Amino acid sequence: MMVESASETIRSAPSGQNGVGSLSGQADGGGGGSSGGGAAGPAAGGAGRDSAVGADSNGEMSPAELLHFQQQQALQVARQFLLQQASGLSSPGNNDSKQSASAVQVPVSVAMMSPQMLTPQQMQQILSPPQLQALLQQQQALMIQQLQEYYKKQQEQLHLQLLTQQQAGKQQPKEALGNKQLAFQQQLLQMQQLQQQHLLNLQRQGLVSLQPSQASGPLQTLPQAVCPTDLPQLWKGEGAPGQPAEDSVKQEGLDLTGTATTATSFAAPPKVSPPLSHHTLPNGQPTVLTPRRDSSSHEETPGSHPLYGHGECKWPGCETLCEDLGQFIKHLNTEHALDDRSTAQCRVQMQVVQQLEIQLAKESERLQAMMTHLHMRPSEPKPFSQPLNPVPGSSSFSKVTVSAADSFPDGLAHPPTSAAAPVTPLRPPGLGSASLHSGGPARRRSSDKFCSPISSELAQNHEFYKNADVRPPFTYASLIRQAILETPDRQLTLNEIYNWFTRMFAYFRRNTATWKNAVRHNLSLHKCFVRVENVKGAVWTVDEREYQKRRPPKMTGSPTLVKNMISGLSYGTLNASYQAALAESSFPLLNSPGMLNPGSASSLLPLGHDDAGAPVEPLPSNGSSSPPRLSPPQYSHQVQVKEEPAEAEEDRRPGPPMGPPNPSTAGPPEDRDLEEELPGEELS
DNA sequence: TGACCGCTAAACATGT
DNA sequence: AACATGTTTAGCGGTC
Repeated sequence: MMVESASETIRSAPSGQNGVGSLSGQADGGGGGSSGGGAAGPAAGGAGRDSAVGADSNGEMSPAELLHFQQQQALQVARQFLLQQASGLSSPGNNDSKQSASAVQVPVSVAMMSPQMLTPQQMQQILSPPQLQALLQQQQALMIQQLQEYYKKQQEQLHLQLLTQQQAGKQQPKEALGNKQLAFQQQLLQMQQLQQQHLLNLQRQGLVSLQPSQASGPLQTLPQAVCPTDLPQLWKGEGAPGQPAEDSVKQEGLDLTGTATTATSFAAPPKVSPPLSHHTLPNGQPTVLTPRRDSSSHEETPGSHPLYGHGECKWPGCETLCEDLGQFIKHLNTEHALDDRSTAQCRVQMQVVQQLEIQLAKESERLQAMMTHLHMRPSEPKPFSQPLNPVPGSSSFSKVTVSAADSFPDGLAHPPTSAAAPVTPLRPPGLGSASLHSGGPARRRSSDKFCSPISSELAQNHEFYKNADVRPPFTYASLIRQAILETPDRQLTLNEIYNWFTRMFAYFRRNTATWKNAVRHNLSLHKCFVRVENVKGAVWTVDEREYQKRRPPKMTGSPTLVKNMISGLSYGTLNASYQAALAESSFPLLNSPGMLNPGSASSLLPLGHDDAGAPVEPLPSNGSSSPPRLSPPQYSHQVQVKEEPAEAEEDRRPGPPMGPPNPSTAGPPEDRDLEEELPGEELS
């Protein structure tokens, strides 16, 4: 069923893609339809321009309305562009769309992760939340970058035209422009709102991942970022000296490429593009054009005009078909000459660019923070291309946080070289064939079992899971256990477990019958879940020993396991993975700063010790007959104590095998975890 | 290829 | 009877 739905989703994906892909088609179609006249238009250029205004104003459309309309047009183009980028980043089938991944300089990993083949939901299922977020951010950054370039070129082109026009003959009184600017400025807010909606839409579509606060933040700053008074300056020419800080963004426009590249650099290693080529515009204004003519490429053929692609005018909202470049130039000079409309459109584009720049800056900052948090080197050009050198002695906690490293698409958070285990080259986490092929129900056992401490990931992605209809990459058993361990007394009724699921995961707010059944099934099936008759009914507790029993066999040193641990999602380090696994088993809450529950966390060990003196028959054997008053923690511990001998044996086994990955250097942390994990056993 | 795991579905039992 | 709770079995797909 799920499989069917999944495959269905996959099948639907292309359609969606087509829908997006139809952008070009749409453009073609639309252009074709209107272009007929458009193509002929150039001939009537002069009149066309006048008539353009006249036509627009022929009706009752007020200047403000006109501007609004134009802005919408520009926004529409921006949206289409974004969607196009999102859908065709690396689409083999979209080659016709003229944008090659390489041309666009799309990081390989990003290209591989292109969502085009998958629906956002599927991606969510396939990729872990961190990965997903990283992917989204990457794409976002990429889209922003490309969009910036695209509009920048348009800006430049427009600017060039304006200059030309002004020199050619000042046909338009400047006062008119000034007046129009007022109206335009009034429309800016509207425009920004539209942009906000656009971004929100993207976010909803999973194309852009923004936290609510972030989504609103940058946008809210827009009015400030967009300083109307700066417009004239922009108009006169970029690089106006003494611009306010806000304007620096504009100036950064040229650097943005670099910035954006940096933002995506983790996915696009070094390479990167050949040096930027400095292109000199006819007006002598230097322009930085990336060698990849991606932006232009996605639109077009080399040597062509930035605003000309696919035989049509790329002017926002135009789409007029032009036979050749010459015709296009003609069209450009006539249809998009210096007039109110072009001016407004130009400004709109500038605003769009500015907004994106701001957003990009924020995202970059966020990325830096993330990297810093993950102990990566933010300043490093390609932090991900280099193996991390985790400090051997670093605390398991800090390492655990590395789980978020999986959020880095290329998962280059390499395991420590110290991992003697046969480690196969890492492949992009979540990009691995395994991950991608594991369609259907989110089966990321690798993540669940070996790499990601559920508590840690949950802590870091709490909001994500809570709000996003994403299936958590954890097994039901892990989730149930987490739910139980999160409670102070480490016991929950079935209903409370249900509630935890629904509270913590948006995903479990639907299909209740399915997952509830699964929960019950897991509770009954796994010995690690012990049903305890309580005064008020039956509660479920976790038998850590049993729970861990499930892993040791795999965790123990199996080269393949080690490999899986790393390749699965390429979480931080092997040690980290192992520690994380252990930590997850024993100190779920300690690993999660965000969710740290002092009470529960602290209760873990103390309880164990306290209860050590009151051994009780393990519930598994006793079954439901166990005393009602028996507290889960106690029980849990008791079980441990009781089975300790055998347990110790099993738990110990893993150790030796793990020798390689767990060399003496890195041994301590893990050993410590082991000890802490099974205090009772150790003691007795 | 087979063992194992996890998920889903379903049937059934029991208790409220 | 309806519902919640548990238990068990079966099938499927993925991984190793």
